[in-house]
Amino acid sequence: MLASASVSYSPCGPSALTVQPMAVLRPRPVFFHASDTEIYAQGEKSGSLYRIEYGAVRIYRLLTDGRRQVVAFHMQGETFGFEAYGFRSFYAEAIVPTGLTPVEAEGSEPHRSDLMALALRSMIRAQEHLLVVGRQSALEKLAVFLLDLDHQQGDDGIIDLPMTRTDIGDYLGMTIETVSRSMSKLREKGIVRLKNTRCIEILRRDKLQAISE
Amino acid sequence: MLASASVSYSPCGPSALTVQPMAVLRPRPVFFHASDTEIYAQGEKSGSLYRIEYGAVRIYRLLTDGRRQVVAFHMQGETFGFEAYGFRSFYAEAIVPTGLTPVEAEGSEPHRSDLMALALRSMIRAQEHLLVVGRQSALEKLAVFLLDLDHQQGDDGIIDLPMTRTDIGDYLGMTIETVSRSMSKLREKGIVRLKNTRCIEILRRDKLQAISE
DNA sequence: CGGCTAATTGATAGCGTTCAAAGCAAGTGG
DNA sequence: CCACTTGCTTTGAACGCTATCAATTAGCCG
Repeated sequence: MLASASVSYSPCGPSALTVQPMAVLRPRPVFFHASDTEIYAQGEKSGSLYRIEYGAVRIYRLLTDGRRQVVAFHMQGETFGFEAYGFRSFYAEAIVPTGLTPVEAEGSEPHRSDLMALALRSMIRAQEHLLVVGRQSALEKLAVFLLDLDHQQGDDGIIDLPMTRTDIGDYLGMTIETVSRSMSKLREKGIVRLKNTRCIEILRRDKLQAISE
Repeated sequence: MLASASVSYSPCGPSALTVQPMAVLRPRPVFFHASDTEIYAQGEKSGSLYRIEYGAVRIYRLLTDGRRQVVAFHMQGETFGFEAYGFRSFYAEAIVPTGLTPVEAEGSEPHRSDLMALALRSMIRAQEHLLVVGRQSALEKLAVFLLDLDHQQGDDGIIDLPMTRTDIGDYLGMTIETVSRSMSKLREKGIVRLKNTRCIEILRRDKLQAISE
């Protein structure tokens, strides 16, 4: 499916709809994915990389009993879809209505070295995520998560959460209830304010950073 | 420091010393690192990659309060040291007496694409590790760890553990006591046998795999 | 407004951590 | 050769954080 113009849900903005100019400016076709639809599945033959024009994507893996680990969230402007063995090692799904443009893995020498840099940053990010998931408490994890997300969105202290609490829990290695309780704790301490469940304002960045270590 | 021939400690073998031919066959110098010595430190300017001729290496990161997350163990034949931002994001230390040869990041086109493949596999490995650390119980974690290590060492059911229990705990996101208790549980169930603390024999691979999911 | 899903809150239980002590293996020096 | 030291590992007991189960509440869309 192709979209010549696009729309994104932003629970933080004054309006619910924002037109994204990227789609019309790019020469490449933009493929549209509705919320909670699969972009690729674990085990599939590897395809191309994707650049996110608008929207958000979750990358995850499942255990046989249904336990899920979200290994990454990708937002507007990011490129994802690296694979190592000729097949997809993870699932990718759109979290909200999302527009994607395929990126060829082949190309000129500078293009390839860009890809190498991207792959390396993905690796470092995964390894840093390990530290959070493996060695931090629930409150610390959530603090790190909120600061990361705020940073991705321009460090303005207004965080738009496109993902559910379940997604956050599966990303941080904790249950939805613990995510919720930790969020309430940050609210009760006056560190954040919830404009609504999907939009959070950081009131005391210093305290949030102190908690995150 | 250079070594023209090398020796490795193998608590599993009949002899305590095994000569590794790699060092003398390779044209490149082999740099020697004693146990628990630093290969590079977090924050350092990025240097070359290293190939392990013999020995073992841990890659880790620290929190300010001393909590540590080991993100990877690397064994003989593996290449490590990928970095993304011009500086080292992690610490690397020799776990046992270790011989390393530097690998140039530059080179011919096929060489570079080999490096890309290596980097991508490291990324997948880190992301798979997330699933273990984030979503599995202590016993499951240890089962996965032992099966992984056995696979790295030839799937013969005899596992040589060059690292301490502290290393294992920091790798799996649990305390040394829980590692020890989980190991005892596997022993009591007749799934593994401890020839000594650093050498483990898998008696019931089927049960170990069932536990690991 | 009703019906649905997501999120919050509460009560309880269990797993893993923490603190503490004892066991074990290897190395040192008398 | 054996007592002693040292560092690592194992085991024990108690606590606490997070998961689990359950009940509301909030938010969204018709």
